[in-house]
Amino acid sequence: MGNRNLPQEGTFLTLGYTKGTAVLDERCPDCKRINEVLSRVGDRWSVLVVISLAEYGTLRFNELKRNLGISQRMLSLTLKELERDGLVNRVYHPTIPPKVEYNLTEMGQSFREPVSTLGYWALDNLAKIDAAREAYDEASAK
Amino acid sequence: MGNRNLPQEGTFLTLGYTKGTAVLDERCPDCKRINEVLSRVGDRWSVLVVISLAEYGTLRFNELKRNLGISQRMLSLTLKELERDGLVNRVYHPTIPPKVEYNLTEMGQSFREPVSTLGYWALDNLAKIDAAREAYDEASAK
DNA sequence: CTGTATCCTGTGAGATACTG
DNA sequence: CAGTATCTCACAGGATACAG
Repeated sequence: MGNRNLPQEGTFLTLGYTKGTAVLDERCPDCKRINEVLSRVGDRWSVLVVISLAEYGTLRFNELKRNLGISQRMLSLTLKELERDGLVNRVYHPTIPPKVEYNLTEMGQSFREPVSTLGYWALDNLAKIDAAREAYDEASAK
Repeated sequence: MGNRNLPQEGTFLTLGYTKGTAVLDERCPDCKRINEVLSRVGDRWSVLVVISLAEYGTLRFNELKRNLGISQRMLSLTLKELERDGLVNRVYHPTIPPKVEYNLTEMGQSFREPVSTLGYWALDNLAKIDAAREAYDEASAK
């Protein structure tokens, strides 16, 4: 046994906890926050919006809406959050009818790398995951 | 304008859609699935469990529970999912009292890289995000 | 200790209708 | 067109109790 309960050499991220009694965060006060930022990534709509804007450069509200099959409400909320976090620029053209364009900020651009790392991992492992699930399901079906 | 509505050179991931009318997925049938896998990543508990196991190598059920401040129910569900997806190994020791150890599979290990990429991005950009929020909030407070 | 089974609540998210 | 405002519902997830 030996090093059980001791972080391994490869420790790359210390994590925070939500509330309650976590043991792991003494070293890294920011790690609570990481968790928070991480959940932004988890937010399906946020990721999809960022990917879309990364692909298309600039999109209008309804273009995003159509492309993603997202509801008005969710798109509105998502964009507001992303703008607030400084990932997305909002450009308002006070024409009639009004026109609003969205694109990525520099930070938004930089977000592409981690996200695509993740995306590629997903692509590379889809088959394995499917196989694992099948095996698991079959095994548990007795 | 010019290339508006045309994917940019840097296109790195084509995305799928949920249902509804998406336009973007002709090229990449798997991309619907990516979305699905991606949302696993978003799952806070899954990520935290993987990170924990990556740090500590092997942990028992209650160790994880204590470390993460997760409820029994959620931990149980999360671990089952992770095992099903082939990211986590479950080793049952039929002693009294019973003892179950969890650790990462090879695929689970490989998952560390994309996750840590993300984590580091989050760390690097926390300050910027905070600043952006502050600016945004102040601006909208008029 | 390692779970499963209930119960209960807050929130994520769609549908719809209205405004500038 | 680009949103905001409600209403509603399903489900994620905590608390608790029980079981092997």
